[in-house]
Amino acid sequence: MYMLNKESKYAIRGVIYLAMNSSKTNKLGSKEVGENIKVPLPFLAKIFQHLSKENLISSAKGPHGGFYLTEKQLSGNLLSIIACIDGLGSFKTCFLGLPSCSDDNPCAIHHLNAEFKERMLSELKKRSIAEFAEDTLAGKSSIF
Amino acid sequence: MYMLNKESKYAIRGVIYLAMNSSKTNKLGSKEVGENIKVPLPFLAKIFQHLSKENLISSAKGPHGGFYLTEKQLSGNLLSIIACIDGLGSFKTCFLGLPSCSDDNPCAIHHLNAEFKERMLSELKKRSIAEFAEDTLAGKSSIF
DNA sequence: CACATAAAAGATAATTTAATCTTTTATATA
DNA sequence: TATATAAAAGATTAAATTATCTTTTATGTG
Repeated sequence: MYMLNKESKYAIRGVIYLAMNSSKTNKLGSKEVGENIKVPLPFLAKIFQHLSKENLISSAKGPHGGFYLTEKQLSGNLLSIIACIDGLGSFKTCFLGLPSCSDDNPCAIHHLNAEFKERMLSELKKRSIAEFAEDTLAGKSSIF
Repeated sequence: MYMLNKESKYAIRGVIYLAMNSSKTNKLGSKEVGENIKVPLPFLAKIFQHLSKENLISSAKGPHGGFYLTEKQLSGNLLSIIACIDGLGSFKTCFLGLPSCSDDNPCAIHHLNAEFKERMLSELKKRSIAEFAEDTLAGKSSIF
């Protein structure tokens, strides 16, 4: 694994897929999403459940039920998704696993790592989910 | 976990410790090293065994035996250590876990990630183990 | 209201990673 | 050469992560 666990990775791709393809009047089942982004179905269902509970995505039971994003949720960011699923622990840990690595007690490659984490955090926070979805729709990036 | 698995992290710290404290005439047992850098002893023994087999560190059995680094090994780099223990797979994988993420088919944060990985690879390759050990001895960085 | 649909919830299983334990082999030194 | 030391090798166990399966609850539609 690299930085994020699978749950977070699946969550991000699933949410962007929802942002791209769903709406209040066109909800999507976890089955459809899972098949499209190639994520084990029951696992994705769990993840969506979790996100839904924290109000990061919306859901409805019953016929024509499924998952979708509200305008407010579309304006949210991917860092919240990661935080909900896996916490932000991996953005705090040392590259070499030192328990007390910091600016004051840096490991051998602390500077490089710290800079990267900061930039990544900022990017995942300042850009909205809608923005990521637009870029994907525009072909600037992919979730496949 | 964050990027490197525990084995690689332990290996790097263990090797830097050896570089700082051992020599052909002062070999160190995995027990001593493990206790000092706080790594589970039998696990570190395994790791050293593995590195020794690939000639990235030296070993001697029997009384006053143990592990140490030759001049040549001191001039090696940490990337070889990682490659030996875990391979370089984690430097090739996508941040979002896309199987075919690349410059041509980038995920949403590919650019940032790719730049980081390249810089990290270069840093781990161009600086020698001896250099890392010197910096640690000089208090510029830590392995604890 | 009955029924089909789909999420919620909880229990279970499989896989991977991390850690430990035991036995064997080599070697310095008394 | 006997003994103690320490690595090498292999088998086993434990923990964490990933994945699946089953049951329950809610809800729109005929």
